[in-house]
Amino acid sequence: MINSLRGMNDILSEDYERFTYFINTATGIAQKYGFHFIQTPLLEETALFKRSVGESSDIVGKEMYQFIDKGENDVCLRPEGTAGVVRAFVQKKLDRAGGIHRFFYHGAMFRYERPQKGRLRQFHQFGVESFGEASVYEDATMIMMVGDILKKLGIGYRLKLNSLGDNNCMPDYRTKLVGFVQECKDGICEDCIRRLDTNPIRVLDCKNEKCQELYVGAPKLIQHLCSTCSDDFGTLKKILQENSIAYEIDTNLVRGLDYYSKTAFEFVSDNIGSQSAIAGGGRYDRLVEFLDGRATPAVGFAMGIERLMELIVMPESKREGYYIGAMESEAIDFIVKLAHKKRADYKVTIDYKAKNLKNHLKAADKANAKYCAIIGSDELKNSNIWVKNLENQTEQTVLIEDF
RNA sequence: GUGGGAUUAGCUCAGUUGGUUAGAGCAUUGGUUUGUGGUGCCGAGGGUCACGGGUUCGAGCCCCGCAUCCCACCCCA
Repeated sequence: MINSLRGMNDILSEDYERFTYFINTATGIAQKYGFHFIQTPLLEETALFKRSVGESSDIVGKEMYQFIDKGENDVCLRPEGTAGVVRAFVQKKLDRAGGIHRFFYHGAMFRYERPQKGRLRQFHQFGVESFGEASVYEDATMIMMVGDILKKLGIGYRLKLNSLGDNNCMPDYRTKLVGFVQECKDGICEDCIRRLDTNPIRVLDCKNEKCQELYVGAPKLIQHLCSTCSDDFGTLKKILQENSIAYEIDTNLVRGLDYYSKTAFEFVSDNIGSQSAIAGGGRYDRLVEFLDGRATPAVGFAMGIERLMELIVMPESKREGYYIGAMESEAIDFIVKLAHKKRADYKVTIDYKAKNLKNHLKAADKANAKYCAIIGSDELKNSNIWVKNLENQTEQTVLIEDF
C-alpha cells in the first residue's frame, strides 16, 4: 500500500465540510471588506522567498521544499502566501497604477518540518493583503476582519499586539539591543549568539528561560519608537478599544518573517496544543520595494486553516431534499426517472433495491433527507406517491404529476 | 534535525506471567408474520495484531530495525 507523504493529509468527509465552511465564511467576510480573490502559483523561483521572507528566517534556512526543475531553474513550493501576492502585484504593475488594491487568497503552503498536531508539511492558509494604504486604520481593519471571521466561526482567542518600528527608529533600537545582548553574551544560548549576527531582534522571543531572565532588563522596542510609529501604535490601540477588541501588548512578539515593520499581531488559541498561533500578520511597508516594485505601503495577515478547523463550531446540519424508494421492484425504473427529474432542483438520495417501508424510513433518516417519498403497490396502481416530512412527521399521498 | 510515547476490525479501544480459534462498543449488512424513521429484538460479515527481521516448542505480548502519528525542543499558521 502506498501512503501519503509524511505531514501531508487527505481532506474528505467531515474534514472537508469544515474546510469548505471555513473558506466560505472567510471569503464572505473578506468580500464584505472589499477584498478580491487572487490566485498565485504554488511553485515560485526560490529567490522570491529568499528576498522576501528573509535568509535569516527558519522558513528559508531549513524548511523549504526547494529543487532544481528540468529547465535548471531553482524553484520552491511556496512556504507562505505573501511573497507570491506581492510578486504578482509588482508583475502586473499595480504598484504603478496607484490607488488601493486589496486581495484575499487561500491554498496550500509547504514547509519541511517535523509534523505534530497543528503542524503539517502541506497545510492551508487563508490570507489577505492590502496595498497602497499607509493609514493605521487599515491595520486596525485587518485585525477587525480576523476578529469577525473568528467570531462567526465561534472561535475564542487572545490577540497579541506589538510595533516593530520603521526605518527611522528600528536601526537605532537594534544597535541598542545588540549592545545590551553583547553585555550578557556569556549567559545566552547558542541560538541567540547566532541571532546576534543574523537577526538580533529575534533574541526577544527566544524560548530559553535563561535567556529570557537575562533579557528582562533589555530595552523594549515600543519604548524606542519614533513619534510617527508611536502615534500610530497609540491610534491602533484606540481604534481597537473603540471597537471592543481586547488585546494584550507583547513586546517580544517579533514574528518569524523578516519583512514586517510597525504593526505586528498574532491571534492565539489556548485550546489546540502547543501550536497555538491561529492567525498572524502585520504591516510590511518595504517589501514591495524589496521585490523591485515602486515603494508601496502594505499590510496583511494569514490564518492557518487546519488549526482553525479543530476549533470551528459547525452550524447544525439541517435535513435536506428527498429520499426516494420503492417497495416493489417493478417501480425501480420509474423512481430512477423521478429522481433524475427531481435533481434539477433538490438533493435526492435513491435506493435501487425494493424494501419494506420501515427500512426505507430508516435509510431516509440516515441520509438526513427532509422528505421520504415511497412508491408501493397501492401507489403504483393509483399513479401517486407517498411523501412523509421527516421533520414534522406529516405525510400525504399526491399524484405523480404534482410531486 | 534531537529526545520520549504510541500503533490490535472502517472508527474508539480491551487483550492477564509468552500458551488453543484475538474481543467489545459504534459503524456496515441481513432478518424481525399486514406500510411508519431518528429510539426495540435476533443474526452476519469484517483482522497479514503498522511493516521487516530475531529469540522461543510456541509471539498481539520479549529483542532489533523501519514507517507513521502524538508530545517536547526548534519554529510557525
